[in-house]
Amino acid sequence: MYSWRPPVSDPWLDDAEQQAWRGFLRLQSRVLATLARRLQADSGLSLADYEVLVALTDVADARLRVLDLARSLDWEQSRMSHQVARMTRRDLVAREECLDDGRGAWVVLTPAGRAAIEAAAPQHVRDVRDVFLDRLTPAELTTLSEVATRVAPPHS
Amino acid sequence: MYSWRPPVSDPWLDDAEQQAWRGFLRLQSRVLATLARRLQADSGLSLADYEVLVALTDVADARLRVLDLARSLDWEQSRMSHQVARMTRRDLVAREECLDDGRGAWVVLTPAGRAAIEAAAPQHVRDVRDVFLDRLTPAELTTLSEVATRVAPPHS
DNA sequence: GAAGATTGACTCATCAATCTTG
DNA sequence: CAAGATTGATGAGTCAATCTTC
Repeated sequence: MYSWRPPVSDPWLDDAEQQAWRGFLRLQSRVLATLARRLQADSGLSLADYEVLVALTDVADARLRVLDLARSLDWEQSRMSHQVARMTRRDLVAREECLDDGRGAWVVLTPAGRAAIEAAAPQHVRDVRDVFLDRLTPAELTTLSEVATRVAPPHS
Repeated sequence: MYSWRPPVSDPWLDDAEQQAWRGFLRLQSRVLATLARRLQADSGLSLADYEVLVALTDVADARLRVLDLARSLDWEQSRMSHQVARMTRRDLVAREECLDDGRGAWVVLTPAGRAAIEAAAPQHVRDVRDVFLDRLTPAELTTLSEVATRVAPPHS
């Protein structure tokens, strides 16, 4: 008795696979599009802005090195740099020189940035519940957390 | 015995909610980023290109009205229009006048478009399995399909 | 006027190239 | 030369405005 599977000659997805994959794509795009639209309309922030502001409020002194900020969000360095540039123009964050490492730079939360995230958070959290969390059973919630840890490693 | 829940004074997410929501965000961005990178490297197509080409090969005559194409992908009209414009420049699709409705336009798959999707599909399907499907148990796959039908309706 | 579609301006993300300091 | 970071070009997506035909 071998553990044998026939070679897959046909590369297409079967119905269950199709449904899961297409479903994931639709789920993902609708959830994010809805939240982005609401957040933008209510607070003038993009989801990217929001994530950056949250990351900064989460640390002592509300300041992080560019690369650490990028790593904490799982972003590329250059994306981070562009984002910080846009947010600096709007005075949500500020750049500061790094004294111990001349190559580095700090990203610092500004008072305006803090005010923006505090104003935006309550409604955004309600929206996340409304659009996503409240539509899942506790079991599904657990399954999702579980799956997230297993699927899609950082690179490759 | 009422079914009572204390009023939520604190708007934040609890740990399980945090984990599910953050997990979903990471899952989503990593899966899509990985697939987009591989598809682009192997075939010179974006995920958006790929979806459009698949939608066209799925219908008789490989032609669709712009709005029907947009609806079948759950896209906005203007996004569709921009996408078709870019793909037309690369000769993956072509625009054609619509005879019965002077306002309308057909989007037609070109031979180059067909060649591109046929060349790209086998590896992309393998990638979808590799990055996503093969990392889910059958039960998780079912759960996901189920959730997708319930979460995030088209608008709002 | 409403429907089908396009356009322009703007924000975002990625890639490759670059610049500076270690 | 590596590491930290920025820049410029390009492809994508959204919104509001527009144009044409019904």
